[in-house]
Amino acid sequence: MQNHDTRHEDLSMDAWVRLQRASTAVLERVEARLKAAGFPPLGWYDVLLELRRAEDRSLRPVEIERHTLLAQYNVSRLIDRIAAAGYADKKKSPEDGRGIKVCLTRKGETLLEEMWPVYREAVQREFAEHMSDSDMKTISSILKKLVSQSVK
Amino acid sequence: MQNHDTRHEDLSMDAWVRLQRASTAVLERVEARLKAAGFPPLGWYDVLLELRRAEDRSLRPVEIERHTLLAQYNVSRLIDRIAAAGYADKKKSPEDGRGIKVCLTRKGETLLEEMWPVYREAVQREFAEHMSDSDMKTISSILKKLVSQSVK
DNA sequence: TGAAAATATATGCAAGTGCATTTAAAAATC
DNA sequence: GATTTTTAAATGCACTTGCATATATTTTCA
Repeated sequence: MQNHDTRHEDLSMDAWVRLQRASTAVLERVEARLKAAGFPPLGWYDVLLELRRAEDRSLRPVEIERHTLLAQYNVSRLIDRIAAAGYADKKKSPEDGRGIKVCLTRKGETLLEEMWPVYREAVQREFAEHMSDSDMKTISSILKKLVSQSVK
Repeated sequence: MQNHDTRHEDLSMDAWVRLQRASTAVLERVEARLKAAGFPPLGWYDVLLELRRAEDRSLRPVEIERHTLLAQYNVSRLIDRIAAAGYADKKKSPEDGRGIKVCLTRKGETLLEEMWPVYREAVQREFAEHMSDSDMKTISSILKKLVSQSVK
């Protein structure tokens, strides 16, 4: 019925707008802290972290694409930038002639180690500090429902 | 204490990463629906909506800047694009020689009306449908704490 | 008042992103 | 096993964004 639908819709749009505003605002502040400390953007960290977590500290671009939310062409170019900066190497894939392997370098590992405390503190100050542990558990479990739907 | 801190940190990072992933993923899907329907990006809608809400359906760029999370130079250029497409007019501000007034046009109002059902359905399908009304109330109230801190 | 500081907007340039397409190799199909 | 289809990665081009700065105007205040 009209009234009920309207209330539900208001609720949805309100939550939606807040989600977008909050995540954008907090991301900007976290990125600003990283930049202020002289570090590259968070996207670099994400990629390097995935590399470190991987089997032999290397991944194919197509795998990075799946781990992150990046488009194929963005992965391709982000990798170029990261490699140009010396944090990873691009090697030919031994098992697939089309592919390459992106390998974490020692310099990349060092960057991860150096960025971590700054990143951790940024998230703490700009995000975690503003809510309780139980709030964080709550939003984690609610937001999980949104991300899981995206698995291709 | 070590153990306690570590658990708290895991909780923070987990919630943080989920917030970023979820909001990015859902935003992309909503934007994709708008684009598929032949509409401009959500940012245009946001600006036009602010104009419609305003006193005489017009705002100064500096006010748009405050209502959205856009940087000054981005507002300036976004307005140019919106005006070039005929959805708003740029007029000299009568009371401030430095400023301009951005006025919603009839065409802009029409765009808002046409985009709304598509936008509403996109948010419904990509976001609201995946959670309960009480989930939405919960995340709204938790995320409010993050945005409010940003008021300059 | 008149110089200095602050505010509003615009813009050149470099860097990042989206889209469409290209190239090359692997997999599937017949 | 040759041909078609699919997959991996790169790239040219147009558009968007970020940064620094320019320009004009208003505000402040000595």
